[in-house]
Amino acid sequence: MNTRTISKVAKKAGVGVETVRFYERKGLITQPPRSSTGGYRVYPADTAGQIRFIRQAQELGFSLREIEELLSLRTDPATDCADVRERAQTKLTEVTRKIAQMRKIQAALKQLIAACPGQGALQVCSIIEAIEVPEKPSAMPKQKRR
Amino acid sequence: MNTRTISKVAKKAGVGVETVRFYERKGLITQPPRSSTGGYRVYPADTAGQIRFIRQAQELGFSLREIEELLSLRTDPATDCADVRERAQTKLTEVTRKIAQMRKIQAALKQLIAACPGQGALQVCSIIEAIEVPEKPSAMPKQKRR
DNA sequence: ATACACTCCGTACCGTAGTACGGAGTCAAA
DNA sequence: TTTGACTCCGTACTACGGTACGGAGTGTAT
Repeated sequence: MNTRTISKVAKKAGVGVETVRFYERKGLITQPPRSSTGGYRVYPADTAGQIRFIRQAQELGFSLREIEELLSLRTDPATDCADVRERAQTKLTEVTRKIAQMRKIQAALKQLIAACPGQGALQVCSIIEAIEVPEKPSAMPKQKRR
Repeated sequence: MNTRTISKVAKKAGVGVETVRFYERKGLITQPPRSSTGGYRVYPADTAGQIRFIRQAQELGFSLREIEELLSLRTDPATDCADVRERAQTKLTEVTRKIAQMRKIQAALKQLIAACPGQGALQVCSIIEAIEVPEKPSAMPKQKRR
């Protein structure tokens, strides 16, 4: 038969079987119903897509907890809309900030590449300076610090 | 005295002292010279910036190993320029891809927010579909898979 | 009917990235 | 000169995100 077993879903998503079970335990993917005969997991069509989303989001620096938060924005289609909206807004701010940082690194890399075969290559580009520096200790006068 | 001790650098960078030592062991920050008297670490001015860069890059989904690679693009100012260029190009491709993915999530969140207070909110936006689906198993006919 | 692949589950183990601990030595302000 | 904060080092412990193992059951192609 052409049922969506765990190994097929895993392959489609590009992960191992164990990883699928792991995400299931974590509540990151929809709990699949079981076949009445052997108690095997039978997956809905979209599970592989969910897993690929998880992997992509991880590469973008989201933890599984954060990914769960992202997914929850869609999971509950009946919950308080204003609440969803607020959480989405929070995520959006974060994502926007990340994009900005990423763009700075991108620009630094481009600059590096452009400056490189110029042969006279010295202190051309620093990458580190791509990201601006928030300087933690706010100038408090008369502190202990030696 | 106004020497840059480990705790001051840590505070400036917004991390703990142990973390600074950890990054040092990993070779991610410049090995600081030691004070001749007590053997204490005395940091150059830019170390805190390096550490902040590391933390930012982590938030963008880079592992410490990858960050080391990024930093190495600048660390060796005398090494083979073509090599640096090539590695920078690889990173640039990766960064550009990440930005694209991030933008898709950003767009999905925006759509979600826009669609939300419309009250008739049903299956409006999926987030997951923000990321397009590469479908792993290339259609090979006559396989074992059941 | 048998073989072999697949599934189940719990538990154990792994690498990464820190974080904590603790005893001994050092620095500087009172 | 004593006190308290700071530093040293190595080692141990933690959380996260998987990955592997292994024994028992199931499904199906030959």
